[in-house]
Amino acid sequence: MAKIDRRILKTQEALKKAVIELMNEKNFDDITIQDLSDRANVSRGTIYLHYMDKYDLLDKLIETHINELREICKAAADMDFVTGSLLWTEYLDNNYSFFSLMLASKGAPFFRSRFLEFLIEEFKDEVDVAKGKNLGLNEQLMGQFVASAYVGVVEWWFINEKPVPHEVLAEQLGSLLERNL
Amino acid sequence: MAKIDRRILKTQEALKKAVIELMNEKNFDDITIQDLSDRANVSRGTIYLHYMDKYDLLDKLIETHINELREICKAAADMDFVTGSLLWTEYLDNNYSFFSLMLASKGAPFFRSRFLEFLIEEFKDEVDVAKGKNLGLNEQLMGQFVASAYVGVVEWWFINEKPVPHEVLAEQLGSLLERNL
DNA sequence: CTCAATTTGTTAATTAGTAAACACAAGTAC
DNA sequence: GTACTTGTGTTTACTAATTAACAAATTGAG
Repeated sequence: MAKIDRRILKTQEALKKAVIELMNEKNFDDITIQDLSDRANVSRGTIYLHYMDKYDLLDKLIETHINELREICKAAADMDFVTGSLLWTEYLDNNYSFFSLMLASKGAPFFRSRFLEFLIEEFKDEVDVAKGKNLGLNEQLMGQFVASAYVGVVEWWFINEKPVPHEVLAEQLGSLLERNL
Repeated sequence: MAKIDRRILKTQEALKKAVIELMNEKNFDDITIQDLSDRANVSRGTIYLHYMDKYDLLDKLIETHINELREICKAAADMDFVTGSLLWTEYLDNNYSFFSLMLASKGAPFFRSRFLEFLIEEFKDEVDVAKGKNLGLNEQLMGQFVASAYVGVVEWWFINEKPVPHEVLAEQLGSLLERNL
């Protein structure tokens, strides 16, 4: 991967941080480009070097995280579910401000469905309806079931502001997956 | 004041933050330019656009704070000592990591004397040996006395990690000044 | 509605930051 | 001793960010 100029990364980091902060303060529609420019301490014009508009910024922010999660899935491919889940929950924990914003409250609806869609895609390969315990089950239905459950638990975790440490979340999600896949 | 390019300010902020962080981790002499570059996330060459070397960086960091304090003195000129002190201790509090580093431990000796020198200069105008209670006292001696006392108390406050809130520090320093000037 | 103020999106000229390469100085290991 | 690493300070060509100006679209108050 051709390494990216550090100024680009700094600018984008600042903007991502800014949009999360501002979304915690007001409705996304009420955020102006000027707000973002001020908060991120970046020239207004600079924003247009990277994004079409604020919606594009939010989209790319979401896709960045989805892609990160995809990478984690790759890394976790040959681990058991519990160990793999630990990588996942670690990432969720490290990006608490983003996921909490997206799942626990305001930004919710769009991100939730994008997140679910991603999970269905990821679990597709894991679902094995040929396995004894899954004989006779519909493959797509299985995928939907597991992914929805996963999203639901993650949502619960954020809405309740981490009622258990992420390690516990990982361990329990891991064994629930184990049981169902 | 001609406003300064925001990139310059960002870079210098990052470097100042970096040098404080690193000085908390190791001896100043052991800090390399590369360390600073890594920590501040700034190209190594960029550092030389602003500073001669790391000593120059530290010097300028110190002078920046001294100048800020000088501005505060100007603003506080027509306030009573207690109210004026509040501005002071607020600034010290807001820049805890710097002043604590400089007064409570390692960086100490050089900064302490620079700080004292500054205080003597600032108090010079306040000392009034013509006043009744100060009749017969040596003007320079008075300055040295008050400034040393001030530094001492501030040092105590940082070494003991803010044993009282900055408002209390201000109030007590203020009335001690009142009593002596 | 209408006028004024914001906000937007784009542009051109300029400036600061960047990476990479360089010669050189100190250590440090062998 | 020499070879090897590590850090320094400088330069060059290049790229991203900046400011300021602009016209057009939105918004909002009277």
